[in-house]
Amino acid sequence: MDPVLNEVKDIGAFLKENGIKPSYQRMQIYKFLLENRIHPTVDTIYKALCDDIPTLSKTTIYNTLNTFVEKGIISVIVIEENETRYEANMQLHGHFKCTECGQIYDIFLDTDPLDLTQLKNFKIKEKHIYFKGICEHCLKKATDKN
Amino acid sequence: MDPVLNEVKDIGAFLKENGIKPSYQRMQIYKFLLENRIHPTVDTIYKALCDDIPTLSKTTIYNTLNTFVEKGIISVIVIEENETRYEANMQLHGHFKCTECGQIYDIFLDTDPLDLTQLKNFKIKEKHIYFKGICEHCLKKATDKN
DNA sequence: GTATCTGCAAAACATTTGCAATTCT
DNA sequence: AGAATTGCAAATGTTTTGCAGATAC
Repeated sequence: MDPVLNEVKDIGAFLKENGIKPSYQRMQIYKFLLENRIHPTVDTIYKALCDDIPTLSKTTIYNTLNTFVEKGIISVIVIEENETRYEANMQLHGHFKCTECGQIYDIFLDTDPLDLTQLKNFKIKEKHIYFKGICEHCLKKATDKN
Repeated sequence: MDPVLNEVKDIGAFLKENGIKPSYQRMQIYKFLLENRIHPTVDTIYKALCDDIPTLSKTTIYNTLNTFVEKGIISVIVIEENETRYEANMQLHGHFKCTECGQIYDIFLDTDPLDLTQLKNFKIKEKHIYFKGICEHCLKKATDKN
């Protein structure tokens, strides 16, 4: 069972608990992030919700996501310049972006693997770990061709 | 002694070795990255070199940096959206960005600290590790005020 | 009825592209 | 002369801002 989906049974109540008024747009955007762990961009979210909310504008998505980030219920992933992505998973984990297919995989980090005595007098608020390369699937496709 | 500065004695020769024709602009841009380990943006480089090269354009800086990245002599740091930074240090290391003063600190990572058995069938080409928070200096300033 | 939220249009900003002028050999 | 480099102007794409209308309590 998905730990995040398991935690959030009632999206409206969850948003309220975090000081966010649960409008229809906000609930649908958060629901999309919960149910689609694809680290979407604003454009991806927009295209996905357009059918359900024909009057939806990207401004609302930007506003909403910025609110969610401020309230600490989603996090921002910046891997490529000009391609900001978002996710509802707030547990420490890493990412792998395949440069062939563009997909972003989650990487589980059991315990915090980094020795950070260098930063003992620093206040760390966010940890970001990601890799780039070619995923298993794309590597297989490449060898199958030859 | 700085390991990177130590390695590159003759910038022109170094660029040639890496298949880059050493124009004056290119040498100055690479020299700036070598001598100023501040992970600058294009704008920072532009402002720094404008006095020396009054006709310099940002297009040339973008072209040059993209060439350097392709040839593998510099790397790109993307921490904030819409703020791409560059550095000449090609050794594996992490970064810490202070959200107060904006400075980016280098973090030494002795050996590769991450267990990546999950990615054993993936081809990893780049590893990125960075943190955000408040640096020692800004924390001290805050406590001094109170 | 007053606050907030939404969404259009325009602005802001970083980066890329087209192309002409310049430089180098 | 010929090929690569430079740099201006315009285009592109993402995100933000100003503001007016809609919605909610």
